[in-house]
Amino acid sequence: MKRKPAHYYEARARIARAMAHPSRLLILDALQEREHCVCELTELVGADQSTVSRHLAVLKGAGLVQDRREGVMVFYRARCACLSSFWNCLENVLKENLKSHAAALG
Amino acid sequence: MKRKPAHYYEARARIARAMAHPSRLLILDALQEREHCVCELTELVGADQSTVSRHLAVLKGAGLVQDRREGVMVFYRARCACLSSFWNCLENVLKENLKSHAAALG
DNA sequence: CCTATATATGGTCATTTGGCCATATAGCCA
DNA sequence: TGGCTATATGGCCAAATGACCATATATAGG
Repeated sequence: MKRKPAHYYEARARIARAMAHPSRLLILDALQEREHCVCELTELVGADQSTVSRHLAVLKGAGLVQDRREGVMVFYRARCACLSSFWNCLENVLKENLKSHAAALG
Repeated sequence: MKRKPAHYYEARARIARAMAHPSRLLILDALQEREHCVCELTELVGADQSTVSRHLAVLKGAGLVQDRREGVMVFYRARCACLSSFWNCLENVLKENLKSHAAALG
């Protein structure tokens, strides 16, 4: 079968890279429900505000979230609902990984 | 809403990190159809054999692929079919990203 | 304009990633 | 055993990532 051109995989990789951090996945999970301001997400993540702002810039750069300014605050929200069904589909893999990771630790 | 514990997001991040490279996404795409030996994948990717072997180790470590030895060759195959529907779901985001990326280049 | 608050960005540093070369390991065959 | 092929791993280095602190920008209110 013929393969897609390289820029397809680069476009996908940009999205996957944006997802490749626990804090950003936590943020995406929160934004799936409803929009949140940066201050809420900062408290949720528990890192420096500047760190969270950079995480949000990464997600926005990948097109996974949108932002909206309201006065002095900026609200972020998810741009698609593909994530949760994806992680659901992967739940078997995730369960295996959690087991083997726990075994590696203990 | 209550958030999942941190190790959930770490488990997801391990998978997302494994996906976060164009060569590995190309490999995953190929393995979605049928299993391939390392030599085929090396030719497909067009990098050093050792590089491809490491990419495969990353994918295997994330639980996304399985391997099977047959004589002197090792065949890899996908462990789940979640990827293609995920990328399909994201196609709008991807199209936007390709446009803005092209604009950034041109 | 000045102050206060919310968010973004520059600087710096430690860690991780990804590439190749060289080499080690594994299985087949003589 | 020895040689041949397929795959994996150690070593090394350049580049990217992620964290924090300090500081810049933007908006609201006095």
